[in-house]
Amino acid sequence: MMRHRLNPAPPPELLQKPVVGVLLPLPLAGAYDYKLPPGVNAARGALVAAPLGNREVLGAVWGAAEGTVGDNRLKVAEPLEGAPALPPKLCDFIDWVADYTLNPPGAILAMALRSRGAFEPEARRIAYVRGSVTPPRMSAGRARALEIAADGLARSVTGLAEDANVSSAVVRGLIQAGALIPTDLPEFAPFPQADADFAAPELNGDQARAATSLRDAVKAGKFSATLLDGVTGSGKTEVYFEAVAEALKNGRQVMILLPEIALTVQFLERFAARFGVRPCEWHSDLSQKERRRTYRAVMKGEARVVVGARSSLFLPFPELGLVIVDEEHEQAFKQQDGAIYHARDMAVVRARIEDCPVILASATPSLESFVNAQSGRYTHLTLASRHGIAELPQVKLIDLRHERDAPDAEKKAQWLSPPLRAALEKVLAANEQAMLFLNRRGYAPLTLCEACGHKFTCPHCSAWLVEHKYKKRLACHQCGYELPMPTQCPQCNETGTLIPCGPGVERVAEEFAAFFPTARYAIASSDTMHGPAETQAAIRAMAKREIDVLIGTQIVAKGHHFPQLTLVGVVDADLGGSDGDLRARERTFQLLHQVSGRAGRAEKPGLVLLQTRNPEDAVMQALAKGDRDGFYEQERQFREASQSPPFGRLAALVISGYDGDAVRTIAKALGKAAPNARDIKVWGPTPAFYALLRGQTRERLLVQAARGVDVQAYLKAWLGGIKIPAAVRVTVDVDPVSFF
DNA sequence: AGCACGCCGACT
DNA sequence: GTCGGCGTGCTC
Repeated sequence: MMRHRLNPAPPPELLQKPVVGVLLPLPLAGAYDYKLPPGVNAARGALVAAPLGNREVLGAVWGAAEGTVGDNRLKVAEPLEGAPALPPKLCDFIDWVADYTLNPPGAILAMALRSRGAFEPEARRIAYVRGSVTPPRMSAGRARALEIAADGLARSVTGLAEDANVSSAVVRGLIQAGALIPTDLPEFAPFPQADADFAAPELNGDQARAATSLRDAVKAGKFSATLLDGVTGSGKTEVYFEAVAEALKNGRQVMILLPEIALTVQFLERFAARFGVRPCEWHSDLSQKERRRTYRAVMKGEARVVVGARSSLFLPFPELGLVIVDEEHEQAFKQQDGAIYHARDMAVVRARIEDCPVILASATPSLESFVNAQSGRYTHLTLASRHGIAELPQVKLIDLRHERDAPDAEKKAQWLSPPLRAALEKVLAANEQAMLFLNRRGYAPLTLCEACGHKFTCPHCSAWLVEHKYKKRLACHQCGYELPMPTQCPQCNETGTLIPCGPGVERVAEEFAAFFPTARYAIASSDTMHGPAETQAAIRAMAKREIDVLIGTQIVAKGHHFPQLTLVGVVDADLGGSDGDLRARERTFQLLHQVSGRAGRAEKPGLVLLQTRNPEDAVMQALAKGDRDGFYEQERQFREASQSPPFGRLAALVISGYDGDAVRTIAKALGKAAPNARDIKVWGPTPAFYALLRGQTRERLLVQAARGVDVQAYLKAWLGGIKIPAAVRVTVDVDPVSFF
C-alpha cells in the first residue's frame, strides 16, 4: 500500500541512535551495550534507566560500546530526567577498585548507587504563602489562618491548618480564593553550612606546625599523603580540623572516614563546636530518607563535609578536595563481605584519582602507614605531647607465672593477681576509678565435661560455644547459634560434670565482686543482658561516677574520657598472641596501647597493669618501656625479612560452600592449577581457621608474591582457566588482614 | 541481583 | 493429574 509521507525525514544525525556501554549495578562481567534515544548523547557517568530482561534498572554510561552484541538486539536506555551524573573521577575510582579487588565493576558500582530513589526526579513540594488578595468572605478560622500566614513563611496545607488550629478545608478555601499562593519548595531543606572560622582553636607548637603543613597540602590542591601520628589526647582531631577548614575556604568538599564505632555523637559535637554545625553523616543506620537527602546533597555539592564509615568512599563528590581517615589502623576498615576491600587503602587511591591530599591519623599507625611515612612516601607529622597537663600513664607488667596467691592462701583468685588487687584497693580507697579490660565476651570461652572430656562446639562452625551465665546459655560467637545452658553432658550423660574453662568479662566481674563486695561496678560488653543500651548505661554511669570500676571488652578500649580513671588492669595481655597471624602482634600492641590510653587523662597520673605470662615478649616490653617506635622498627625488620606486607604482597582465595566434599575437590583442583610464575608462591589449600562457618566448609589458598608483582594479572589468569560449579564459591581477598 | 525455565514430591 | 520446591542460567 502506498503511503503518503506526512513528515519530512528527520536529518540523518537524528536517525542514528548512538550506542554506548552502560554499566549496571549487578555482578556482570562488564558493561552492556545500549542505544540511546535519537539525538541524545550522554557522557561517562550519566545515569540511565536501562531495560534488562523484563525490568528496568538504573545504570551509568561507562564508555564506548563494545560492539559484540548485534545492533538488532540492543535496547534503548533512557537518560534520567534532570540529567544527574556520577562524577567521572568516581567512575575511574570504581574501575580501579574493581580491577584491584577482582570484582566485577558492576558490583562496585552497586556500592556507589546504594541510595535507592536518590536519582528519581525530586518530589515537588508545594507550600503556600500569604498573597495580596483578601478573601471576600471572612470567618474566624480564615482570619486565624491569614494571621499566621502574615509572617510570609511558606507552609504546607496541613502545616498551616495545624498552626492555625483550623481544618485543612479552611486553608484550601483560602487557596481557592487566592489569599494564599503556591510556591515550590526544594524537597529537602539544604544542609546548614560548616563555617571554617566558627571557632578556630589555639594550638600548641607541635599542633600548629602540623596544622600548617596540612593546610599547605590542601592549598597545593594535588595528591599528597600524610600520616598524622599522635598519642591519645594529643589533639589530632583539632589539627586535622584545620585542614578541613582550609578545604572549606577553598570551596572543596571533604570526606572523613571513621571506623563505625568511632562515629559517635561525641565526635559530631566536637565537629559542631569547631564549625558551628554538625557534619553530614553517612553510615549504615541512616534512614532511607536521610540517605537520599545526603546522597543528593553530596552529588550537588551542597554537602561540604561528610563524616562516615567505609561506605562513604563511594559517594559522588564532584569537588572533593580532602580525604581523612581517622584511626587508620583499625581493622574495621577492612570490608569482609561482598566486595572485599580495605577502606583506608582505597581512600588513598580515591585521593590520588581526585588529585587531592589524604590524611591518615592514628596514635598507633598500621605498620604499612608507618613504613610509608619512614620511607618518605608519606609526610610524617608527629604530635608528641598530651594536650593540657595530662601525662602518659605508667605501664607495668605483672608476671603471672610468679604473681599468684600462695597455695595456702585463705582466698585465692584465678584471674586477678595479688598486685592487681592491691592496686584496685588503693584506687578504691582514694575514691578514684578503675577499668578492667578483657577482650572476651561472656562467662567462659569453653565448657568441658570433666568425666569424658567432651567440649561443647557449634554444630555450624568450628568454634567453641561460649557460656553466658546471665543469659544461662551457650552461644556461638561466629553464627549466633545458642542453646540453653545444659546440666548434663550430651556425650556421657553424666550430670554435674560440666566445668567452665577460661575467663570472659562476666567471670572476671564475678571474681572482682567476690574480692570487693562493696565496690560499685558494671560490665560493658557488646552482648550484655539487655542489649547495647545497657553498655551505654554502664559507660554513662562510669562517666557520672556512679560506679567505681568498669569491666569491659574491646568496647571500652576507645574514645571515652573518664577524668577520675587512674588505673587500667588488662586481665590477659597475651590474648590473641602470636597464633600464626602476621598481624597479631601489631594488633595486640595497638589494642593494649589504646586501652592504656584510657588511664590518667586529666590531672591525675594513670597506672596500667598488664597481666602476662610472657613479660619478655617484645610487645610487652615495648608497652612497658613506652617504646612504640622500637616496636615498630622491630616489626618492620621482621616483615622485611619474611617478605610480608608491605615488603611483599599477599592474596587469599577462600573456597566455600555447604557441600564439603565439593569445596575440598575444587580447592585441590585450584591448587593444582596454580600457574608457575617467578616471584610467586602458592600455599595450600588448607582448611580455613574456621573450617566450618555458618554451615559452610571453607578452604584457603594463599598467594605470596614479591612487591612488584602484578598479583591481579596472575589471579585472573589462574581463575579464568577453571570452571567453578555454582554450589561452590571462590572469593578473592587481595591484601588480606586477617587469616580467618 | 531478579526473574524465568525446568525437573521431581504432596495435594486440591 | 496439578502446584510448587528452589537449582541453573541469562539479562545488552
